Amino acid sequence: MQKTATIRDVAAAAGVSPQTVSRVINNRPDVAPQTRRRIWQVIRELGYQPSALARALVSKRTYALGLITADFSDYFFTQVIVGAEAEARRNGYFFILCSTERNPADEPEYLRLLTERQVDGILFARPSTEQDSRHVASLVHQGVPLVTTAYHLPGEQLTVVDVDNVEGGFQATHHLVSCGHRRIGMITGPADWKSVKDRSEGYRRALETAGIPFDPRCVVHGDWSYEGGYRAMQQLLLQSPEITALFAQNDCMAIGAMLALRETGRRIPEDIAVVGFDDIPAAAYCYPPLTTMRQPMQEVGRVATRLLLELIQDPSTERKEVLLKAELVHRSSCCSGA
Amino acid sequence: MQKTATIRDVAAAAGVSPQTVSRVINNRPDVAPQTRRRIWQVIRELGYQPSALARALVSKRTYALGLITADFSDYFFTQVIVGAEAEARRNGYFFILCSTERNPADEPEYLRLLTERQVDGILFARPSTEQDSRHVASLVHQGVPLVTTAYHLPGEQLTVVDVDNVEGGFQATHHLVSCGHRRIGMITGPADWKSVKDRSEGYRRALETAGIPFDPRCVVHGDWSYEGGYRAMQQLLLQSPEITALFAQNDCMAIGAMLALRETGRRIPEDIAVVGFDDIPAAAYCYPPLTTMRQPMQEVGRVATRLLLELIQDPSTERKEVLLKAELVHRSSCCSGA
DNA sequence: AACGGTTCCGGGAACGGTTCCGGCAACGGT
DNA sequence: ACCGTTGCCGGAACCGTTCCCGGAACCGTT
Repeated sequence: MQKTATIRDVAAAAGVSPQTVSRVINNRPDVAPQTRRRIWQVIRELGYQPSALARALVSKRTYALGLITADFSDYFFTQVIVGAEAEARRNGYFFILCSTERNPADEPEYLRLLTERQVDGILFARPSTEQDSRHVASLVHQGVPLVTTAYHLPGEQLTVVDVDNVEGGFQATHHLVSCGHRRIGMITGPADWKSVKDRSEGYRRALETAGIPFDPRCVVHGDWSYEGGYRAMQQLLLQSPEITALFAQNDCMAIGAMLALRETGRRIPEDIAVVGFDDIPAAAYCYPPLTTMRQPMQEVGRVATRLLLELIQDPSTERKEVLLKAELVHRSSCCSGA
Repeated sequence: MQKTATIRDVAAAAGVSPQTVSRVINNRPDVAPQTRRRIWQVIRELGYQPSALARALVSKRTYALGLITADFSDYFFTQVIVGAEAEARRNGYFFILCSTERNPADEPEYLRLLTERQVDGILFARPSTEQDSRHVASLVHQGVPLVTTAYHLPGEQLTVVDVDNVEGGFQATHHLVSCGHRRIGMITGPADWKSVKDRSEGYRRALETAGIPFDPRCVVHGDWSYEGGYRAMQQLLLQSPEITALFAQNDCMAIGAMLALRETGRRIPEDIAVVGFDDIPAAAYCYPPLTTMRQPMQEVGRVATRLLLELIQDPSTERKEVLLKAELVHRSSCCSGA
């Protein structure tokens, strides 16, 4: 890589002081228009690019954000990232990618990496499992701006952006109820996820509203995967073969479940109606096309980033929780489907 | 954020010069064991973290890599990223995320961002469309270490890691041929992608090997999406209703195509066999489960990053092209399926 | 006792910017 | 003619680290 020009080279070539060049590239006043033009000219000629590193060193602002993510196979989180990245970029910030995919225990080391690089803030785009989170709490106490999506840190007050999962679970279940179903199975995600608890809560409320007693045999845990949904469905049919409807807490599991259902000869939606959650692209093209709760995933990422930037601007901003709405998308896997 | 300790604070507290502290944190010799211990002690007490920024400024090494990506909805590229991130991390590097998802024209500005931040190298995890690529060529000439996946820059010699798409297309088609099919349709991706050209070339060779004449009416372009596969299939059935087999150049289009086929009453694989490409998770759980060419996507990311790091270590390393093999996965959408 | 070689450590400059502060010329008002 | 502003610019210090070099103390030889 050829040696790059510095601010001093530009200054020398333009016959001014580095100081004045600095004023020009930062659009500060107190430079004669003519001088300004000349300096820009020299900058272009020399192909000068200010060093973001040197700048950050003195200004204490890196315009870097950390992005903690855990599962790139999960459509939800990848879409959150897309939204987040777009919003960051719009504001001159960018993300450092930290994927704890393979090993959640790497997280503390990642956070160390991020603080060493003096990121201005950190966005958590990973689920809240009940792993050790003292290192996160410690960040909060250090005053590092922090926003999370779908991750609630017990005991700490922090800014969270998420989908209203209680409402979403309610709507999904209510839809099945309103189609006349009374025996409604549910495949959840892992028990320690907040979203699972919330969607399950929505399910329960919808049943309660309809005067249907909650039956624990109608509920099986899955792991969000196709495979998991497939197996959970087999389990569910064993436990309560009489169900006429299924609420799967994500689309992958719904699709896996539908395969299991077909294998038992059940027709969808005639014999059993299915509602998913997410609205992944495959949902519209699986067989049969899946009725599901669409989540505004990119929006979650955008809003989260916006709040993070606010927090960076003014660290005294009050922490808050923002919930976005999921919306029911009608397709043919369910009673009143197209 | 509370004021953080600097190397001078540590030095003062330990009664040594900053220089000596520097030697300790960098594990250099020429420090008495006792002094070393004392300094480590102080470092822990003060919670001192060396500033990566200041370090990078003098050492000219940022340990940052740029990651140019275009399509987070594409399973292939997200998996490449996962592999790349893991490999980078293993070597003490990390990625700055640059998604040109919304607007490919942003790319030059992204590259400017990356060079301003003095990244040590850049990984392109985006397809090679025939957009303007002068800015990329300019990077090459500046001597910035560069590795691409699935992206070939015409006229430039650079390190590329990709899947052997010619061979993959050949195998997919050959499999259909060996099941006895003679009229084999193909849904490709966008015409300007290198991988599309290569897979199509493989298709053509397989036909040729079997003595089947190539019929342009058997080929339709898609856009990689479910929707695109669905529409392409309708088009294909119009053009050549007599086909008994389909090679879709990715799984999404294959799944979309299967929906279109079912809508015409065709059974899979009895009436028409289908082979996809990628082996996305949905492939095993769609209906019917999809026979497809599995790509070692994470491996592509890992290898690409490894080569990039090599290039950074020694910029004189010869540029090369690495092709990984795709492998046929048998499922039930095809003749000899399970 | 003088000498060369280690071992351990520190002073000062540098990396590439920004900030603080102050200087100088021109200008308008009295 | 004098004085306070205003516009424009530069000198020096600093951000937090590392690198180059030199120097003191100690060791064993001759």
